[in-house]
Amino acid sequence: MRDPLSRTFAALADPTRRAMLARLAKGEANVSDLAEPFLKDMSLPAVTKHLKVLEGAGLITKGRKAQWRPCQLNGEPLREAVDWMEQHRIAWEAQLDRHGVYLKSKNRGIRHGRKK
Amino acid sequence: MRDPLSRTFAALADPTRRAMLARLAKGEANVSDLAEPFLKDMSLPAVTKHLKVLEGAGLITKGRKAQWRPCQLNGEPLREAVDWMEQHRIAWEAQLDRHGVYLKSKNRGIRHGRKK
DNA sequence: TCCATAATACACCAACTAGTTAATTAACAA
DNA sequence: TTGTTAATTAACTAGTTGGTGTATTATGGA
Repeated sequence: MRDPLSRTFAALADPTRRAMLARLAKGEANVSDLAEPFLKDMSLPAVTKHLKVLEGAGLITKGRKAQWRPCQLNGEPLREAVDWMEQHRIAWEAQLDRHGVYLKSKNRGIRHGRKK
Repeated sequence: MRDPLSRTFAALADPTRRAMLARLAKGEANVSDLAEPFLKDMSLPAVTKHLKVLEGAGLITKGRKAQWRPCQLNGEPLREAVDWMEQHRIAWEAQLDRHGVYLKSKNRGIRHGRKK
């Protein structure tokens, strides 16, 4: 099947799932809490499916408390994904440097590159 | 149609494409250079398709030099993706702190749940 | 002109994704 | 027991993804 990093990125490639993670970053929440902002756009089973994807990527863990399923964010895969990106973004910037290219960032003090 | 961030994450959710980006982080490369490590696993048109996905996400730009298409990495979408993840990973760690939960890192000396 | 090389376009296919509705399970509460 | 709430499962569907093989385009060189 798919490697963990691919699973993480695939899980993040959906605005609904990202919003759910953003919600969970603020604290534990039940399925219905997480579903609430989306129920005008989709059904509850659709929400369950999204949560399954997040769970499959290890980004959340689901507990049980009576009939509720309290969900928690698990940041570990997120960190690994950041690591991958940082690693190559840095290599990319270094490569630009070797070509003597320096640009000012649009938004902040970060170096951006374009070819001469 | 998909939002830019989702496109970026979707583009990253494939090991072939990530390897191509890793290669491009070391410097410009033609399509056939990028294809070379994968030609035992897939056809050239498949490579072209992967590059189209990367291009569609704005992660690479393709130039023209005679019959070659020199590809370059564009780090901007990568940075935006990192920003999104860092933001929520940090919020998640802060939330753990508020609940007084501290975890030891499994693999390295990374701080978990440390508040400023 | 003719040929080789680099890359893309096209038509097709199997597997996966993201959604639906309807039915079902599980826990609690009256 | 009966009913309510929380959530999942099942069966189905449209659209997307990732691959294939073949054909085509574009450039440079003999």
